[in-house]
Amino acid sequence: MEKEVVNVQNFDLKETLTCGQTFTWSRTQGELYGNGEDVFYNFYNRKPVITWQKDNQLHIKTKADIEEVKKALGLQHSLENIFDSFPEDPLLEKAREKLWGLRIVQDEFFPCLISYLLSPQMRIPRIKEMYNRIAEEYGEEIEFEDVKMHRFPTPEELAKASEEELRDLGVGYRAEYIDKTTDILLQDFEPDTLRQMSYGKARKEMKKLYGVGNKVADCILLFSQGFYQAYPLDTWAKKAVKKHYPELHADNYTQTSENMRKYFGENSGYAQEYIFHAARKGLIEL
DNA sequence: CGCCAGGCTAGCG
DNA sequence: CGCTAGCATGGC
Repeated sequence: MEKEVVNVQNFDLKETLTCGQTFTWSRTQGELYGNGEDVFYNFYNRKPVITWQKDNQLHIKTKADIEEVKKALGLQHSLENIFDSFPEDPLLEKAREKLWGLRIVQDEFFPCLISYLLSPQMRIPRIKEMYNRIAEEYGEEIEFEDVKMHRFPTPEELAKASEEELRDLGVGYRAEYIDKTTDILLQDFEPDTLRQMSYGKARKEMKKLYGVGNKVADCILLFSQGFYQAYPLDTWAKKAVKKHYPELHADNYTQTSENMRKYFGENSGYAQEYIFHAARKGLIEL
């Protein structure tokens, strides 16, 4: 086991994990989207990770590679360089002041995919609840450093679940998305090839999966495949565009998202997440 | 009770 | 193509 203390700058672990972008992380005690201890866990390549932050020190206990964990938390990039790449923008500046240190995570593809298949018409804390139920029902329980944790199932493990069994977990019509998408994944889909594709092609590829539309595709590409140009438009992001960038608002998803991408540039996904979180927290007007 | 929540697919014109 | 009804569930 590796136990390491990493010096980090311009990083806020709690803001990063509780801003609404990820459902794969959990708290060792309490609910990710509720109250609890600010000690978090996850898995990479089935290997457990526990991490917490004290000031500029990030503590990590893991059986996985430390560099992999740092990448998963978005620490491989300079946050200052990313913000330098943005145009001068009063709204983003306001969000930056409140949320500085929030980074875009890089979750594993499959858990990220399933979490966002669960997301349509659903509040964020409930998405996490459903995600946990799937992990508890179909994933392995692992004890690491005296903490009992549930690993999220692999595609093979989850493919064994029938649509009806999934419905019994209370996921509603999203059961069909998971049932059909796990079948497509096992038969005719190569997640590892996505990163080599252009953003446009990767988005088209993602939409072959049942239950993946424009918005969900953008979230998965941004939060798990490093497509930082993706600008997901959910209800909050749409409201923010209408209110603060009316001239960039078009009447369809693709055009509006493209307008925002052109305005903020190659890291527009970062701008989106700051604005999204600020909007949801009531830090900016809508 | 109605409305809404990190939207999607199918089926219409 | 673009547009929209229907979709499960729970909290307010």
